Parts: sequence; structure tokens; C-alpha cells
Amino acid sequence: MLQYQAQPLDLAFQALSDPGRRAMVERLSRGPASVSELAEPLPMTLSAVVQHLKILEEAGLVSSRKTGRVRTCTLEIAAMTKVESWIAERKRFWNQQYDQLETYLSENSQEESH
Amino acid sequence: MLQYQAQPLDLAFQALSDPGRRAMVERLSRGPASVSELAEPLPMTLSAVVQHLKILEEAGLVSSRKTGRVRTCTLEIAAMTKVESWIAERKRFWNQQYDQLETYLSENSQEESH
DNA sequence: TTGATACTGTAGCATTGACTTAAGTATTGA
DNA sequence: TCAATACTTAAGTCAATGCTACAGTATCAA
Repeated sequence: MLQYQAQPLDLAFQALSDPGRRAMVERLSRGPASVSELAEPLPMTLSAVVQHLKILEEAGLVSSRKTGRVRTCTLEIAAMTKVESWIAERKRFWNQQYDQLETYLSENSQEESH
Repeated sequence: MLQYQAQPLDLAFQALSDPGRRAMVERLSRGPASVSELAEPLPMTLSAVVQHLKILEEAGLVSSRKTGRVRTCTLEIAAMTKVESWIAERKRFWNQQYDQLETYLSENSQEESH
């Protein structure tokens, strides 16, 4: 780890790096679900799912609320957007320097061609 | 791990989950760089950077080519887009069900209000 | 040809991560 | 009240990660 104090983005990327947790996010993108509902399609114990859930919640990607004995989980779209934006930013930078190269090439094409 | 045969998306999310590797991606989004240039701002040995680089390459996020004794690394925007798209998809699903709820609420507001 | 540069590759090691099992605690429904 | 349900928490295990150190190899420059 580069920084000892984990940044929000760190936690989010970290959380999404596990296929099981991404499966949970996929499920939650279709609507809220209970812990058992999240666990149902996954090849692991309820206990493991609860642990994954905690990681998703700490990353801000999921929030949950307990009513009676059922905990209902919801996807937090804002955290998803933050991750999306980080990537979009990198792409923007990359396209910028690519455009600059194209500009350079078109401006110097006559002089540079033999 | 949920699946033994790692899917491309797995590798990409996995690769981006490390702050050091994300720093390398940030650097490469501003243009190609040599291994030493990538290593320069990072608080780790060249050896560690090479190992991170391998992970980024296996995830398809970075490509590199050696000329003489210098390896030049480039960001692969297509892989970045795949990650971005996965998140965009989840957001789309989430918005869909949210819209459906709103539609339901507005359609039933007269009957449901006391 | 010789020393510096720019990696490359491997071994080892401490930590973290992804589980399971097992033993709880509230809630609910009969 | 009492069993089933829906989690919750704590160990403990074992593999994967993120390093470092160290020993190369292949250029390049003088």
C-alpha cells in the first residue's frame, strides 16, 4: 500500500476487485436485497457474504438498514460514479495528449515527409 | 476468488485496486513513459514497479515495447473503457429500477394518498 | 573493453484476503 | 413458549499479495 490512510477511491477499487463482491453489486443494481438474497446465488456461506458486505459498505458502495431481523442492502450510486469518474479522467488526459500529437503531426506533415 | 479462470474484467479491477498501480496509470494517462520514469515518484524499488507493470499488462491496461535497453509503456485506453462501461451498466440498471419506482409512485399517488 | 544504465528474474518474507466452522443474538410465527 | 429464521461475531486456515534483496543480462557511451 502506498498510503497508510486509505482514500475513499482506494476502498472502492479494492472492494470492486473481488468477483463475488461485483456479483453482489450487480444484484443490487437491479434493486435492494436482503443479505440472504445476496448470498443465495453465491457459492459461499452467509458468513462470507456478510464479510464482503462489510467491505462494500466501508467503501461506501452499499448501504444497509436492518428492519426486524432482515437487513436490506442498497447500492450507493454516488460511490459508483466516483470510480467511473476516475477512469473517465484518465481517459480524458490520454485523449488530450493524443490530440496534441495529432495536431503536431498535421502541423509538421509537409516539412517532415521526405 | 469466485472463478478459477480469471475474466478480463477481473484482472482489470484487480490491477486497479492497488494505489501504486493506479499512480502508474495516472502517470501513463499523461503519455508514454519508461519503467524508470514510472518508478521515479514511487516509494518502492524498480523491481517492485516491474512486478506491478506485469500485472497491469496482464490486465490489458498497459502495453510496452522495448527499444534498446529502455522499455516504453503506454496506457491501453480500450481496457480502461471496459472497466468504465461495467460501472456505467450497473448505474443504468439502478436508474432503470429507480425510474420504475417513480413511475409507480406517480401512477398510484391519487389512490394511495389518504 | 569497460563501466554505467536500464531493466529482468527469483527467492524469501511479512501481511492481507477470502474463506470456513462454530457459537452466538435478536425476531418472528405457531 | 419454543423452534425456525436471519443474521452476527470470532477464531482459525491457507493461499495470494506486495514488497525487498540480490544476482543477473543486455545495451550504450567513452
